[in-house]
Amino acid sequence: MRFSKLYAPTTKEAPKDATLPSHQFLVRGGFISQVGSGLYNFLPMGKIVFDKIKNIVKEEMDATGAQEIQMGVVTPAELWKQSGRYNAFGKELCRLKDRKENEFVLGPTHEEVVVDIVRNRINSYKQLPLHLYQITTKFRDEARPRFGLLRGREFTMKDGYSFHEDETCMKKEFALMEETYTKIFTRLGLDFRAVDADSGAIGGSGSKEFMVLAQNGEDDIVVCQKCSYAANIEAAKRAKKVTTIEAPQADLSKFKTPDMKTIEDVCNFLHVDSFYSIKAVVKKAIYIDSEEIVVFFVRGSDELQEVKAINACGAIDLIDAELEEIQKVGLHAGFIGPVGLECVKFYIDFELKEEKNLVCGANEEDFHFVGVSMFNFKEERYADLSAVKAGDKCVCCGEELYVTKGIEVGHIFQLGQKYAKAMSATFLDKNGKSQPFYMGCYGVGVSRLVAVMIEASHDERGCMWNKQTAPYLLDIIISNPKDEAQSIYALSIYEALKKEKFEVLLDDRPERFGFKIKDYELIGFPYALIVGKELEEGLVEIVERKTLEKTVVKKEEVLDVLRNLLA
RNA sequence: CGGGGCGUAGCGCAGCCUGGUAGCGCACCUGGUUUGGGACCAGGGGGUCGAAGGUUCGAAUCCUUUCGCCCCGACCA
Repeated sequence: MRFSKLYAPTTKEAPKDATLPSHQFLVRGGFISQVGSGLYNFLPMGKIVFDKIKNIVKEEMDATGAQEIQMGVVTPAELWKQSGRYNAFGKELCRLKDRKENEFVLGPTHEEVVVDIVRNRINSYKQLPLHLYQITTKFRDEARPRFGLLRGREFTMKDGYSFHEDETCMKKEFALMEETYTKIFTRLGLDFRAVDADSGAIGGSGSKEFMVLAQNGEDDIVVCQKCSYAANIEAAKRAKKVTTIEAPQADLSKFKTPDMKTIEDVCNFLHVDSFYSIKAVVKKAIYIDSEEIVVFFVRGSDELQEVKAINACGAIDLIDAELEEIQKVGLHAGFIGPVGLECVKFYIDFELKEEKNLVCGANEEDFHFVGVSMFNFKEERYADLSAVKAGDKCVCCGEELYVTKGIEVGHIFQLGQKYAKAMSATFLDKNGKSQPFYMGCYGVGVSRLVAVMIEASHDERGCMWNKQTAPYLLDIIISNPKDEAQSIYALSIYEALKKEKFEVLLDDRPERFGFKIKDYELIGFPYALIVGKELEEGLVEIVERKTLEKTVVKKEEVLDVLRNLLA
């Protein structure tokens, strides 16, 4: 390709709203352009990169025996009503009507559709397992699109769905996908971790996210310093916390603690470390058709992890409770404790189970209990509620955990029979008995990966593409296009490499050297060949984008050197 | 969804408070000089000031409504 013909509108200035490097450089480099909030067009070079990523995903998926299909973007709302997600999914689900007032949704994911594809066609265990996948546009009406391609409303995802006769077979496919995703992200050259995750609205039991470790990630992930344990903070576990601080010995008794509503106040007043106190977090739980006040108890030195809390009470959402609502159900804000609490639903963090010598609210204005022991609570009261923090200990090996940022690029789920049951998709098993399918589902954020490649690899001058994903591997820069010798030589190298099927770009634009080298650095091709003044002495330069190092090469030897670099 | 900001040339912005015939930088076009780090000189084209309504002799500027975009948070396979 000649740069003079390439549609790559580069700019010196970034759009003012672009805060992340990937967003700035993809726009400035002429890879993408925005059409609306969370809506992006891919320009020629963006499309090349996109296709390269897509092909890697496709190759690895095909290698596992999964079959590519394509489902419609618009799907009848009826299918979503069958699974129950029409109401459960929330406002991200874009709903629309046709001229006859029939309801449809823009697919944000395709469990329902794929079940419909298989339902009544796969009737026997002999036809299983089956894995169907697609790489298509999805739409989610995000509350707040941002970060360019990282959180758009329209995006491209590879989503695969597998069907199995039993749990064992489903788990086998899950393991195969974990392996496959590892291959995909390794081929892309990314630094990533597979982490334990919460399954969110998709549901199911086991779930793992693939996180690319990056400064600008939106997710907090907990990683062990020593072993391979890693988890999303929403699902992270830790070894039970212990302390060397001595427990305050006291028999159960009630203390007057006037106007002391925070853990800090109470602990200072009673000279107790916050480790030995119980924190009450009051939330309003939202269910599909109701809502109620729920209290969560965690250690005073811990924080409530909201996703864990949602899972514990089975709510769709938790919101902060108003003081008025708290009082209305009979709670005394600042003095809430689990002992003798009856007026509301409440949950207690596992770590408080059977602990002794604790301080907590007495459910009476201006009073706290001391010497509280956590026995005699029903087993169902207990749940994992507390947020893991940096410095906590690993559940697997006991080493320290640290918290880092990650960008989610893949997520694999063991769905079990959830969807097949809800949508009555069944087959006959070996015993001739009707059974709902066991399903798995597996996603890769293909368009998001375009941005992730840059988040993971850039400097202050621009993108740094690796060879697997670069729009072109080499940019041949004619320093002075008016110099005929330079043009002729550059063209000959260009033609020779093109003949050998290398992806090369010839910057033949009538611009000055500085302009072209800046564009090279901004766009970030892996290598550049600079044909300039020194050609008269028979010398040219090769630049490596990653290091910006220049190597002088004799013009006769250039082709050999380049063949080695680009291969 | 809660709070806030901004819509003026392709892009980035000034002008608005204090109404009076719309400006700057970059980009673009023509000619010339220049040619290894986003050049220089001269000339030039381009904007119903997001939209609608109102106040006024007169509105980019004041008022109302509306649409869009963005930021912080909540939310989020």
